[in-house]
Amino acid sequence: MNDNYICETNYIHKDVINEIKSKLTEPKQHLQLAEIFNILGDPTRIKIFQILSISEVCVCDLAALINLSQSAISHQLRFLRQANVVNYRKEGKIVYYALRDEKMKKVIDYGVKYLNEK
Amino acid sequence: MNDNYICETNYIHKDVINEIKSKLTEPKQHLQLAEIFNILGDPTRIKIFQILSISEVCVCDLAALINLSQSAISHQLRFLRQANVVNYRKEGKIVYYALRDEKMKKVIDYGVKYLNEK
DNA sequence: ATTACATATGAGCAATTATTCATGCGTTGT
DNA sequence: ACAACGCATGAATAATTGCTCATATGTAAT
Repeated sequence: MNDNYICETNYIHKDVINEIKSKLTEPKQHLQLAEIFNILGDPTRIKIFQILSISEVCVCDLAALINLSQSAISHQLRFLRQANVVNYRKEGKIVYYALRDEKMKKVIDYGVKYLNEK
Repeated sequence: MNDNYICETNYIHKDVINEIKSKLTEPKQHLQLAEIFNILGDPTRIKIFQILSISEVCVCDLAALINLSQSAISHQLRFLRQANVVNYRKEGKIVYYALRDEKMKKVIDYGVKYLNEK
């Protein structure tokens, strides 16, 4: 960013700025929050969440339900695994995925509530 | 997508598939949900939300608080305006931005709750 | 053993994204 | 009238993303 030009009379409202600064503790929280919401910020992943919140499902069934290639689903599942929001269990060739817990589902439910309040 | 090869014995579990399909009404909800969460899936925008949920703030102060160029902030504000989640009011040269309502803040609060439960 | 199947993964690609830079627009003060 | 300031915006760019394609891995069946 460019400190030279922008807002030379920087801090137009120093009092407001300072009040806000004092209230904004936890300097890294916005990064964690963005990370969480970013997980949910994709239609395919939301669909996966919606499906898994109904039932444990295998990769092939997920692909069929979402109408995407198995590869695409597998890539998204890897993403969700690395984000620690899904569990999986192997049964022979088949791998069943499930939500790790109800927390993420609750966040989505709040999104639904948001839509309905609109 | 490729219908030729993947999962020739498609629908490994037809009963599960059908049960899920019957429960997944509202075929476009996942798109709307992804859109909402996508708005929150960026650190800069989350910061803007955090600040605006404390107080109405002008563009220049936002830039100073977030430590980004005025231009970058303006672009993000345009995004948020088009997403109908912020209001703004002009006072001479200065433009003050505010949250349109509390709904989005509540969604973020749920994200915070998620983090704390971790 | 060989073949078929379910899933995982790396490479490649097109589309999207967040920022910077340059500039334009409207308002204020001189 | 003119300069300075706050903000908006278009173009350009680098980084990220979500998918496809090809292929690898492990399991099951013949």
